[in-house]
Amino acid sequence: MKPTATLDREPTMTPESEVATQRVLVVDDEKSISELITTSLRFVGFDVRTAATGAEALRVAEEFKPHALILDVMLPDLDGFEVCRQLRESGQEVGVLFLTAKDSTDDKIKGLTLGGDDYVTKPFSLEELVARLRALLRRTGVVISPIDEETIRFADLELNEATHEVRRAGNMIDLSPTEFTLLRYLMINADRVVSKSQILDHVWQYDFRGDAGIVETYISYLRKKIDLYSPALIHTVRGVGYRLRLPAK
Amino acid sequence: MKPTATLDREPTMTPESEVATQRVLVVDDEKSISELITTSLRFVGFDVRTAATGAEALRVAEEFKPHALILDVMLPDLDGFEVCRQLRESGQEVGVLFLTAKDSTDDKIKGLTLGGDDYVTKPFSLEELVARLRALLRRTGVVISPIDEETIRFADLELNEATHEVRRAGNMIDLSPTEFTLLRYLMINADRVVSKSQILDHVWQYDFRGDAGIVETYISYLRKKIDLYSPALIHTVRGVGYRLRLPAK
DNA sequence: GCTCTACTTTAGAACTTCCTGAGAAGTGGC
DNA sequence: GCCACTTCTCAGGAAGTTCTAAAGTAGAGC
Repeated sequence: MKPTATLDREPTMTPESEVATQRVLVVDDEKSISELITTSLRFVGFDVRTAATGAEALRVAEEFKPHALILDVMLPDLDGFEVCRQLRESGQEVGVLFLTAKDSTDDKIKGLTLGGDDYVTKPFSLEELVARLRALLRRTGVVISPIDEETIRFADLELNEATHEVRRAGNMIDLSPTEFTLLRYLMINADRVVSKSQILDHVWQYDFRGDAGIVETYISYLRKKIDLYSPALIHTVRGVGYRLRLPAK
Repeated sequence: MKPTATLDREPTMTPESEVATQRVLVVDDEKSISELITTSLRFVGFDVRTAATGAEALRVAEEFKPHALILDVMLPDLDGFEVCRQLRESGQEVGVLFLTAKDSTDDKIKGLTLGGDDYVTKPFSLEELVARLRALLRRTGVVISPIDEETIRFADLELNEATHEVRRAGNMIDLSPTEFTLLRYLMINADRVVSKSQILDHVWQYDFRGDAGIVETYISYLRKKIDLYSPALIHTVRGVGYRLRLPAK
């Protein structure tokens, strides 16, 4: 594949849509993970700090006063739940997004969503993580910048984050999780060309090892579901990528 | 690399459009490549330093404080990713444009587009490299000089980098990747004569072995698409090259 | 006005990229 | 433990792009 990746500047990056910067503390002892999350969140406009242990997290939280935590459940010292408990005890009101292993049967995870907290299993995709983080901040009442709407719209397409419903011209469309994430990514970047590698980086889990051909397959699935209405919205820019757009005048 | 390279002086060189000079550190152990890039970037107005190894790159970066790095993934000592990691660890905030082999299946490349970094596969064309570098600097928030707009305009011609749309007098024009790159090159050098070898050196990949006749062919393709409107904008300067210009009054 | 040369255009072969269907493998619900 | 759904790979074919080569055209010098 020809190297066509051209990066997108996401809406939060434009000055006028940026409100007060939201602070997020990322706590994970795996450096590669915390770096991945950090760069990614910074890029979409968050103010990020990191900590590698529970103790450090508590220390940093105290002076950084984050609006949210992204917190690995498995830490070398205290576990994530304990960090969370101590933090709340000390009076800090933060929403927490836990990171857990996929097969974690930990009971404590249940009930998380009740308190406004949430969790994401490893490995995750960045779109997923960011979307969940935004939802969490929305729920816990911090902030609101335009991108933090629950419904994204483009032309007669509507995608609702909270209900996971997608409609085209009012008609409900049933999408699989990956299809949903892909569509959201395209909608967030409406009108801009996004390359297959960008899509892969954002929509697929960070440990995905296959090639970019999978993107073509999913674009094809999506077209069958959303572009069976006209006009077609998903357009191929040969040699470059894909682009969501209304037909040219 | 072809010995015919004759570099042009791009608009950034004119004093009034030059803002603060952007510093770029080029790291590659192949001398021919790093020279090619260096001369080219210098001509378009960047302040460039080079390094041939990872260790040297770290040393130079420390005092040069580049705004961006162009970094070969394959280095004799540390690999490019490691250089990048150490650099960030030391607190330097730089965007990185990685150079990789085309068939590189390196997992680490995945995820690059997340933090604002990007990559270009070898062999590349200089237009491609410079366009990507500018996009990177735009994203990482360094600078803005007039050329860093997403839309380039000349007369009633518009070329948008983000959407890959080209319009003449408002009408959408569909271009292939090479046509697009060629037109951008002409537009960036609007009003100046560019020779066929300059075009070949900038628009085609540096390992292109064919002859300059291909440029004539592509100019012809372009004329059919954009000069079917009048007035014609692409002019031949016999024995010298081509020039984008409005008809003389 | 002839001729040389530089340029333009076209045709088509070789190649690349993209689309789609089929099926294997994995996952979760009941 | 079966069924439905989802994910992913692969391969054939369609569509679009690149490049060469050759024939046509026009300008410059004489």
